Amino acid sequence: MLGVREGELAALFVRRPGNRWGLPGGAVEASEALDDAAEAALAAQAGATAGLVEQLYTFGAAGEDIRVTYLALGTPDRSPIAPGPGVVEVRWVGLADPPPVSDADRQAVSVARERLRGKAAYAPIALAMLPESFTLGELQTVYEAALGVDLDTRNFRRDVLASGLVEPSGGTRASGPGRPARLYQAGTGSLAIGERERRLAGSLSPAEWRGREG
Amino acid sequence: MLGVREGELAALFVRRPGNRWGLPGGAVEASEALDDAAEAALAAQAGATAGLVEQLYTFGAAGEDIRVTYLALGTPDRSPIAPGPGVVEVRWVGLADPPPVSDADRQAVSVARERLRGKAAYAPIALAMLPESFTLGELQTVYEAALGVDLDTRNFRRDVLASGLVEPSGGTRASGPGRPARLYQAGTGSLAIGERERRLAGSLSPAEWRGREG
DNA sequence: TCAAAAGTGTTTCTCTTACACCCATGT
DNA sequence: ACATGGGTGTAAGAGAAACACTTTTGA
Repeated sequence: MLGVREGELAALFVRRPGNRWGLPGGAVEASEALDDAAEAALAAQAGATAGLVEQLYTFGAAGEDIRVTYLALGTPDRSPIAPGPGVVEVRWVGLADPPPVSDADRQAVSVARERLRGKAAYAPIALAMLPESFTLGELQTVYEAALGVDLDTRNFRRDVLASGLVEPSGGTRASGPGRPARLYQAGTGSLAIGERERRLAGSLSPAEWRGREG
Repeated sequence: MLGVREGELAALFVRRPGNRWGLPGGAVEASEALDDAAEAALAAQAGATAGLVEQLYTFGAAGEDIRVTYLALGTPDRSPIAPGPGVVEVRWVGLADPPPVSDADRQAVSVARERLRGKAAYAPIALAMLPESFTLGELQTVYEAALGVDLDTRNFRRDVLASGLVEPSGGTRASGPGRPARLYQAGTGSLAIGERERRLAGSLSPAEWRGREG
């Protein structure tokens, strides 16, 4: 499960006996559907619930078990986590400084980040990484972390509000000094965020950028 | 395997004993990697080779085997096909009028079309559905079938040529009356095709369109 | 000579970007 | 009073879409 904490991407890792860090997950029982198994593993091992779960990629090398990986999105430090059976500790860890995990898990995280970066601009993914009520500043922070790009505040607000992706939920919230921010909640509608800005940030030509992932 | 035939999307189906139509594929042996197994099944059962093979989606309902589906692209009526062991007939069938197949196969084809539509505009996928040498008219036809949209010839040619996606291969080819067309081959470079046109074709607002698949 | 497909530039318009200052509150 | 984050509009530029006619061949 990925989320944004302090403006940076973080992932939910579990520590198993013997100081072995890894992602939540494990063998799938014949009685469960894959999608259910993914959410169940997250709940059972980490006590966590995701705002969005979607399949990532299925890895299968000769002689190994098949691994079906999932991308989950959630809210670090806001929703509960609790170690389950076979788990010693559950922790959100910034991706800038990840714990030592298996190559397989590292690969999964890498694919997840790539997916997030490619998809966040189009789908209302950011909402899955925020609590029900949030400020536009928080929303922008999540987009910036997911996309790995700085966004222009005025353009961002104009586009987000015009799209109907969010709607005002009424109140305001003050956090320390500074003018209190209006609160928003998810609306109906979706949005494309700063296409050109994203391309330029990676300093790719439009053509190069288009072909990047596809 | 999908391809474009007579301006329409077509899929390669196999007929197994008992008049049972379906997609190439089957159980994976422990000794093969998934990606290899997909290409091997295509070759063994249909005698066909794809220009591009990529993983689509992994389905897994409770109590069923896990199905890892792949999207393959190829050239109908140009590359060889031959029924292999356990297969009575191999045939390209237009997707407008598909044979009776299992729900699972129908689902896979549906996901494949969706993926193709979402991806064709960005990635050099069209080249995988054409022979080595082709005309710009053929290339445009493939794009139109894959995207499900009509493209403007002059804009298309301008963009394709400017992008370096293709390069002239020297000769020309005449097919019936009409001016002979110059032949092209794959180049280095990629391209975005008619973004706005595609959105409008589905009569979605930009925002709606963006959120479509992601 | 006619039917059929290939090939070719320019103009308009929309969308994206860049950009700077005032507002409301906590300390 | 000042430091901190929230909030707001416009103008310039780039990219996409629309558009019609000439050319070359087979029949």
